[in-house]
Amino acid sequence: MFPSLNEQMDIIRLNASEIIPEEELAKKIERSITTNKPLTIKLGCDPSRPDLHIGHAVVLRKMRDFQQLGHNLTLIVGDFTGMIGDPTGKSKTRPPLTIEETQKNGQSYFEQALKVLSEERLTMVFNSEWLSKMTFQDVIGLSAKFTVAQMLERDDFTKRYKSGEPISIHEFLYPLAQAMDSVAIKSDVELGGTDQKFNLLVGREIQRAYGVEPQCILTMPILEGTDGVEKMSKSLDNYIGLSDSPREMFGRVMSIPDTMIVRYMKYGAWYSEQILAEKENGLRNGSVHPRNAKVETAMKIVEIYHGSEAAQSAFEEFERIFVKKDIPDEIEQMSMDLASPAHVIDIITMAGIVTSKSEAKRLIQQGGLSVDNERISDINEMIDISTRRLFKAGKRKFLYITANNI
RNA sequence: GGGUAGGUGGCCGAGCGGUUAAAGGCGACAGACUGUAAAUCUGUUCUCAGUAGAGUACGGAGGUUCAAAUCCUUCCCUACCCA
Repeated sequence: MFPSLNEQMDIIRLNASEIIPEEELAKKIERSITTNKPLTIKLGCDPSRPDLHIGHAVVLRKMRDFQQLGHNLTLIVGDFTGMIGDPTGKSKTRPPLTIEETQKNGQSYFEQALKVLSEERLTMVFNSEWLSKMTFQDVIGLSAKFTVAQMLERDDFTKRYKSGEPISIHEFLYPLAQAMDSVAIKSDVELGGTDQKFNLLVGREIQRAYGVEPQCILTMPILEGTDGVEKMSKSLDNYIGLSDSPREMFGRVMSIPDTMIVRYMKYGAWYSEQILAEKENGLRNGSVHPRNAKVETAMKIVEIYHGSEAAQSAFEEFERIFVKKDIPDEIEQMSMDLASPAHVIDIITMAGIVTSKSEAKRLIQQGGLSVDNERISDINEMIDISTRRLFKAGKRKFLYITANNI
């Protein structure tokens, strides 16, 4: 049994950025209730970026809503499109992936998605299944159904075109290929970030052109990264990965600027509307301390992916290191082949704390290195590492180092 | 096919024969401070070397010059205009 239309629409609408067209979605849901048939909800996955972060989770969370309402989810791994290359034009040099890589990444994507989704009513398919079978003739037929003017409506194309940046033809093929996925699985609804709006709409057009009932589209806001400015992405290193350790996750949430707290509570920690309103108010009138709000948010987010125990210990760890300036309770150990009293520089370079000797010198000269809690100020210092010594670089890197007996 | 403007350090972007390892911005890192890995302020930011020493570097390859990122040749790449 499905929940009533209104119930469903309320849940679906929550936090969504846009639903296009909303009445059409209502009709689909109504029909699904009367015929007792679940809708097919589509989400495309990019296998060239197998590491999911909480920005992706914004959309996944909405997928889960549909799942809980009784609808069927289909994750489409773009293994075929991934083999061709990169559509954003951002990184021209990204090497195309092999089939094996995309398959592997797709699998890992699926596993990570399960941190948010449940396994019921969830299928994953690879789009090479149908795209690789298309002949050149088919592709021409497909591209005849869309015009250049329509393509240039996509704002990143427009921008690049106007500013004289290159756009390759195959980039035009991307939205079309993605649209073919919608044709192939006859999706009723496709989700994506607001940046996907254009692509999702192309899916509608192309479905119609192929005589398939057009999908509705639902977009979710794009979550900013920990810098609070750019969208969250791995390449900008402003992301919080779904498989990050609890501590890493906690710390990264703590590093967001104050202005991002509410957004993270909403889209990262999934606070209910009511609590969110309370917190927002509290922050505004000063009854909620930003730091505490952040701690709470961080704990909540860690809890979602690692459970409440892990969240608690991540919090304690954070307090210990950054508030009490103590050392972590678990520190990585390393032993190396160096004759015992060794140059600091050689030690930390070999340990991988820094990537070059120049960097090592810089770190020391700036007072960023300590051994057993004593700041090293001389770059020529010899350190006895015949017994275990604790190296601390900057605020966050801790490492025990000993010399191998040679 | 013809013409024009370009290709500079992680990114953006100055420089257009020596004083340029290359202004400035962003990012990153470190320190101080703090409410945290917020904000702010200060410093650092190619590599190697015991410090003012050396080696690499301005799309690729050659060349001119005592000396080139800066001039010439050629090749590759990009955008725009014309056909």
